This record gives sequence, structure tokens and C-alpha cells, in this order.
Amino acid sequence: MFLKIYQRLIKAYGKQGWWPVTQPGGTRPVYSGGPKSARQRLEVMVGAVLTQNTAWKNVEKAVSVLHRERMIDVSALLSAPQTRLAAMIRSSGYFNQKAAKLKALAAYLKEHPTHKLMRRRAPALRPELLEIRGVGPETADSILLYALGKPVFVVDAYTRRIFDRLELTQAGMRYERIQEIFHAALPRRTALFNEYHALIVEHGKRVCRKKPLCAGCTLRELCPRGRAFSLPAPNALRG
DNA sequence: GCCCAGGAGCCCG
DNA sequence: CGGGCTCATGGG
Repeated sequence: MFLKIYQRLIKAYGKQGWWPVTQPGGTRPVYSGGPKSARQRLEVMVGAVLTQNTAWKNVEKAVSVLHRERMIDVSALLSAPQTRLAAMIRSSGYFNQKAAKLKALAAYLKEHPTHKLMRRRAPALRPELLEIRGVGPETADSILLYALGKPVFVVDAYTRRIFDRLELTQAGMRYERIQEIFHAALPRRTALFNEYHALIVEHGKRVCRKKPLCAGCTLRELCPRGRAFSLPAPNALRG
């Protein structure tokens, strides 16, 4: 079922190319297959913090400013005054909290450089990331999957909403429980987890909104809630 | 004006 | 351990 859903989503929306990163010489993050360099991996981690409960469009501007100010750099993040950092990420909201979070992240990365993190396994790394102030389960998993390329499924608010409606998860389930369900149902492949989460976000934005647009949903027949929208209209039966 | 967006921390019963 | 509050901007 989980693979069937994936196949329908990718047929409907195509390859997403997450995580968006700024290309060499570029000025803003673009979707082009994820990070390749250490700097791009740091940009992903920064973006993962900045996008907490925030529209990506607002985050994109903040990342763009950080890039222009040469702040996608562990030392630069550590040495910048927090108020100045906050001013640069203003558009991403919660800027005071997030400025502190970026500094905590940078402090961790100074002790644990990306090239060393790359060599470690997710089960050992995850608890360590969760100790960083401002890094919760979703941010930790986004870092593991999209910055470090580890096969870890990212669960977010869209995942909960969509799969609750599909009745493949239940409302109120704990983060790790939902993640277990995906891990048990899918082959443990980084590329699959990457694309699947991206497609969930796209579907959540376009169709499975708070007020769902079930009529045009590609998962309609798989969904108890959406199925009603594909049954013949009562009027058509009365003839 | 209201609601929402690719959460996390903290406090309280 | 679960529920409710706070943090804040920008677009619909």
C-alpha cells in the first residue's frame, strides 16, 4: 500500500529533487537533486531549522541572505552576534529562537564536522542530533536524510494529515511510531525516502490541505475520506 | 482582519 | 506522559 501510494504520487507530481540548495554561483536555493558539497550540506541543515513551522518561501529568502552574507559557514555562524544573525533570518519567523538554534547547530558541527558525520550510522547519530537545542525529531531526521544521505524516513505534519486520512496511521501517534510504520513498509533506501517525503509535502500543499480537495486527488480510491468523492453523484443515480 | 505554513521547548496537571 | 502555550513573518 505504501509503495502504491508512492507510485501514484510520483506519477501525479513527478520527481521533486529535494532538498533545494544554492548552486555554486547561484543566489537562492533550487531543486536540483540535493547537496553535493559540505557547504551545501550545511545549507540543508540550516534550512531544516529555519523551516520549522514556516512556509519554505519565507525560509528561501533567509537562506539567500545568509548565503550572500557568507554565513553558510560554521565559523561565521559561531562568531556572528546573535542579534545580527536574527536580523538576517527575519523573514523565516521566530528569528530570535532560530538564531539561537543556528548557533547551537554550528557549535555541534564545530565539534563534529560534516565529513565525520557522513561516516557514521543514523541510529548512533540521531540521539546526538536530538541533544542539540532546537533540533527535534523532524529536524534531526531531515538532517540525517537530506543533509547526510542516511536512509531515515522524515515524518511531518503533512505525513500525519495525509496518512491519518488514509487511515494508515492514527491521530495522536508518536513521531517514532509513525516512522516505524514507514520503515517497516518500505525498502530502506535513501533515494526512496527522500523522494517520498518530498511528494508528501507536495501533495499536502496542493491537494490534501486542511480543507482537502478530494475531487482531484490521485489517492482518492485509496482513501476512505476521498472515496465518497468518486462515487456516482446521487443525482446521477436518480436519473 | 483571519488562517496557515516542510516544529520545538517549556510548563503544568 | 499528554495538552496547551509561545515564538513571528509573509502570503492567501
